Amino acid sequence: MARDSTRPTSRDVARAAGVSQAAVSLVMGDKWRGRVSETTAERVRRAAHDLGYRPNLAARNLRLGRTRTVLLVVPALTTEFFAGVYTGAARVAAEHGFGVVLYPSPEGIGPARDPFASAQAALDGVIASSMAADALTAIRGDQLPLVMLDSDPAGSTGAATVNLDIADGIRQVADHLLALGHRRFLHLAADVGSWTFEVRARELAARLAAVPGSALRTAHAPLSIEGARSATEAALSGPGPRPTALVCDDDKLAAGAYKALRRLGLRVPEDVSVTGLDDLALATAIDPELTTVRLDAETFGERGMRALLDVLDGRVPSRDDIPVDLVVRGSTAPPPGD
Amino acid sequence: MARDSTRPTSRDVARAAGVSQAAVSLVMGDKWRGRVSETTAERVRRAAHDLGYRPNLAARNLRLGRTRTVLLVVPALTTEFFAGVYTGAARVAAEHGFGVVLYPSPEGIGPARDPFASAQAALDGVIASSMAADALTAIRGDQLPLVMLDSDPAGSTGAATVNLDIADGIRQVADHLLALGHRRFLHLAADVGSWTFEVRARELAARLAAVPGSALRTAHAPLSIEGARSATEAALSGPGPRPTALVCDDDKLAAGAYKALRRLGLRVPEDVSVTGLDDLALATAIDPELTTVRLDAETFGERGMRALLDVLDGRVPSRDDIPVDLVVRGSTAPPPGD
DNA sequence: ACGCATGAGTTATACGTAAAACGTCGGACG
DNA sequence: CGTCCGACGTTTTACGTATAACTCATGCGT
Repeated sequence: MARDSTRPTSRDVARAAGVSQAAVSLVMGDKWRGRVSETTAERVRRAAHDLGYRPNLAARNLRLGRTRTVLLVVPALTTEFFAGVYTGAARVAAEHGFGVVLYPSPEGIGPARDPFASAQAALDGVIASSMAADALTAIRGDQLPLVMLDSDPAGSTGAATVNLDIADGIRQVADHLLALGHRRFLHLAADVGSWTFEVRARELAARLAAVPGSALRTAHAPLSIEGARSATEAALSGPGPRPTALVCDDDKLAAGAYKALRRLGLRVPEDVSVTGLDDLALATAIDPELTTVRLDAETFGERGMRALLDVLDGRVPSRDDIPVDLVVRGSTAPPPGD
Repeated sequence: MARDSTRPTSRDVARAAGVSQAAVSLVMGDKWRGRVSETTAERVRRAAHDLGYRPNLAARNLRLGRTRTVLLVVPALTTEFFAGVYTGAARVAAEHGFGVVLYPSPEGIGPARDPFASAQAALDGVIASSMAADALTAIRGDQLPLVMLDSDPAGSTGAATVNLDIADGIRQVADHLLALGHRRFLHLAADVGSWTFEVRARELAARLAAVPGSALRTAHAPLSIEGARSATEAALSGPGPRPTALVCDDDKLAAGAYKALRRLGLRVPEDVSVTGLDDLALATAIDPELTTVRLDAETFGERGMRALLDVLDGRVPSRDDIPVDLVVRGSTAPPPGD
């Protein structure tokens, strides 16, 4: 863990390649046609790669007086709408070599802070969700202080982790449904290769394995309402006794399940009980309101940040899972004929 | 529009205050107790304020080799969940003098880009939603190239604007409902002082004013499902003939209206037709699926970015409103007894 | 009268990069 | 034969800041 081994500079690369710093700058900046020979350029590129050289952005920005970065100010982060706005802007920006940074105007974040204070340069550390798996390899490239959100604590990474106690949430769901009398379960699982989702499946299976006479089937669906609808419809159209309880990996999947059940002429909760996980606004927008597990996102974010500050101070963050709560609403009831 | 008049540096402040650059740095950095007299410090502060001095972050970061900025990597921006994560993290970060920058892992934004490329330093320009009104004054402080999203084009600001053609969307909604035979309308208006929402009210009133025998009432609600529910319930419990069509300022308000109607024992669309605006996932999650106006958020973002690039190149962005489309689903039908 | 601490500043330097200005060396051209 | 030019680099400088090291009175105890 040589965390603070100072990063290589263009001068280090120059030394390694046996050229001047200026030559490195020319090669890295792709402005060397006619100024540096192909063989030398290749030597520089190899040295840069070997050393893991990455230009210091602060220095570059200072030198150029320009950042190719743009700020997008949005009312808040809660809307899917502005997520789309960001996506579109970022695509065009990328085409022009620009980056986009988000400034969600604060909502209870102390006094009105300078909107640019949060849009400053490079990074001291990283907080990463395990769901952003694609970005993680790149993050590993730099060895920045890292905190993982909802990642396997036993993972080989050694990074600090902060987790929601999803396993306990699933136990609470299972216990609630078992207490109502349910025995035949369908697990509507998100088709995403991420630790949080694996935990759901594992814990539900474990809990039901301890109950004689219980049955568990699983249907996989992409994380969208439409995907969940069709997966649920397919699963419930199959042969065999119909499950009486539908445990969904998150609220969005549950919304899709509602639509499938409606099409099949089944009522919630009279014919089938449904549970979600997240407790988004969506959970109370659908009818009947969804029994789900409330995840305290803000606490999650706070703990993640605190853990990162610990790492930055050389402390080892205290490992503790954030508790979650079952919220019982109108989508669960005793199974039919009970 | 002296846009490119180079920003003042600490040396300029020093000159104006008649001290050395180092003194300015000490005063601005709040590390002057016992190093600079109170009177001199005050003189420096006044000079800095008069010149509109703001420290160059690139230089500061380069000097300190540290940024007090942290990156939050999230799977995408679409979830309310991660919005909460951001809020929590940003609050703690602010308490510790840190900023938070978002890196939504790209979704179809070219090849897997360096996750840090989008998290670079200061700003060449700003794209701002008119809904983030609180942040705008601060933005005005720096005179960065600015593009406004959905703001009054006749605004006194003079900034470039890119707008969705919301007025036309409302016209389409009104025409659709009028064609179905509706004459008594209730406008469920968002209680937000922002141009986009003013347009909705104005345009609906204008369209209905041209139809003899039509009636329009208005109910105001905060932008939340619960707020919309109680506002709708209150409005429909009043005296007088009940409206047969409910025009909502956005989909979320429509979801709240659904709940109110359900409580009042009214069916959608048999008793009351409902329309939304946005076309979020929520619109198809509720039952019946919502007739609404689709806003193409990505195009919106793209146009905003393109306009900013125009401004940066010294060109005047072409003014054009982005068209929107009515999406007819199951929440609208002829009024009862028609 | 001398040393010494303290207040109030200033001077000088380094951070890492980009690029303008400057060599050098061989060959082509008049 | 002089010289001009292109290929291939190197030396140097500037970007704006933070801070360590230095200067220089002034007051004070002995």
